[in-house]
Amino acid sequence: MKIDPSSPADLSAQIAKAIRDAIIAGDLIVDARLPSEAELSEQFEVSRPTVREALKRLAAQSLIRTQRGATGGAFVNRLSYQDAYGQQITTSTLLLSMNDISFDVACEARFALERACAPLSAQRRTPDQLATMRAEIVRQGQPGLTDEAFCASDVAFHRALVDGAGNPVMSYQLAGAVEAMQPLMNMITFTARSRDRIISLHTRIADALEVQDAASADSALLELQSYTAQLGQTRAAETSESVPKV
Amino acid sequence: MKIDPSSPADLSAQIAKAIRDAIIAGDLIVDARLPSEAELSEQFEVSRPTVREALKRLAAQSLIRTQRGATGGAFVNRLSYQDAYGQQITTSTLLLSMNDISFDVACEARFALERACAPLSAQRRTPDQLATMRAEIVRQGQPGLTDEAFCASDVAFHRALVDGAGNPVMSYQLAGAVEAMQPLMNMITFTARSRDRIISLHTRIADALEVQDAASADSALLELQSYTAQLGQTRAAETSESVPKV
DNA sequence: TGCAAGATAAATGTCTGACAATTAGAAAAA
DNA sequence: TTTTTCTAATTGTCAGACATTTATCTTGCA
Repeated sequence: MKIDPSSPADLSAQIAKAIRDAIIAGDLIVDARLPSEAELSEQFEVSRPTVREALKRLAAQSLIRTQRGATGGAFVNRLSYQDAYGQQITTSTLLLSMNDISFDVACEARFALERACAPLSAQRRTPDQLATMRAEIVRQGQPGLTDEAFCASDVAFHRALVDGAGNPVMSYQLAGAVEAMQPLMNMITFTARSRDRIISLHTRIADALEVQDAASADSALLELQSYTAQLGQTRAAETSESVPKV
Repeated sequence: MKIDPSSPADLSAQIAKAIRDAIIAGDLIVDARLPSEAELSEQFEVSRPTVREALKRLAAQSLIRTQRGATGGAFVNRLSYQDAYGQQITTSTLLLSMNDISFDVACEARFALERACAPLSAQRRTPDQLATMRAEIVRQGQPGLTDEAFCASDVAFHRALVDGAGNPVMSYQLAGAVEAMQPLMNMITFTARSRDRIISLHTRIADALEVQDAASADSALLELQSYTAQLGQTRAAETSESVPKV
């Protein structure tokens, strides 16, 4: 773990990289305690604030956690699915909002990945996950629901679908794709008519998963994809914006 | 943008969250300049080192960049695909290495997502992407290639396949799934026989994409998935380890 | 006037030293 | 033995200072 002392700037970034590389390479295993800030500042020959800035960078990536007190210090963190979800969602959301992603492209990606989950979900979905989907369908049918709440319920439904695949790696990867779409979906005004259509497709999906019919689930997802894309087109036309391409 | 002054600890985390929320909410748009560190320390009523720790947290997530000099400061960063890729890969790699993910689960996720790309890639792959795939296939056939180099070439091949879908959102999502598998793949010893098999399947995939035959590409990917899973099983048996389940 | 060199100011990057807060463990007292 | 107190180690925060970088302004010269 060495840094380049010849470049007097970005010391904290260099130190963070050195420690991060040590973690990735396995030199620092989970729950291992890093040297104290004072020791690190001696090792790297920098001041304590600089070391602290480096540690905060790592903490922002959930790579370490810190404890105060006599036996405290910085410890290598076991990256939990929850932490990873959170980062994945933040990054995906910002990526979409900052890069003029067209609704079409985001929509295509989301449904392509979801359709990859559907066959697995048809095999493995638990009764609990099915119940979650049904509950969200009921919620989506309630009158007086705001567009935002409708979208949030939509996200919850699709996350249950994704989790149904019983593969946490896929759930992690898909979390970003599904959640990051919400801000874009929130820009759509859902008429009573379009809600009915979506609810009916959601019901078809849930029914298909219940009887483990992967093909039906897939076709319903395909219809939902084209309908969602169509809603996006309508929005683009109404607001007289040309949807910017990537 | 307010913080809770009653809890005297984790001030930098609170400040980072306040600024991050402002960015996500759109209150701070891309390339907007944040107040100087001195001004921020006045606004939040904390010291400058504390403000700096908060800014370093945001910099670690590529949410801001800093410039020195008279017109310098911290600016809201446009999250580029490259930055997002990097974070996605780091997070995915650590998630897999730290959580005893079984080879089967990771393999299933990877191929399920890749198969979602294949139909799109069959439609849209550019000649350039096809050439990349062919070149990697040639490399994979060279004798004397280490297992690591073979895996790296494998990753490059599959990334070209994914990029062929022409959907940057999917490329971003898939980058993690494909790259994060490499450390697990690196643990496999590739015999000449297994390399031949993989190369032949890669060739089938490239051929299918060339003639835009989505079905053939999918079936080749399915075969590759089961063969890869089989290699993983062999490794598990040879090393006498039971592959830990999640 | 026009241009180049230097001075200036603003901002980040880093350092030093200090004190506060927290926590585990050792020491002391009941 | 149990409870209480003390101590030491560590992170969290602060204040002030200096170094470095960079755009802009000023000055001097042709």
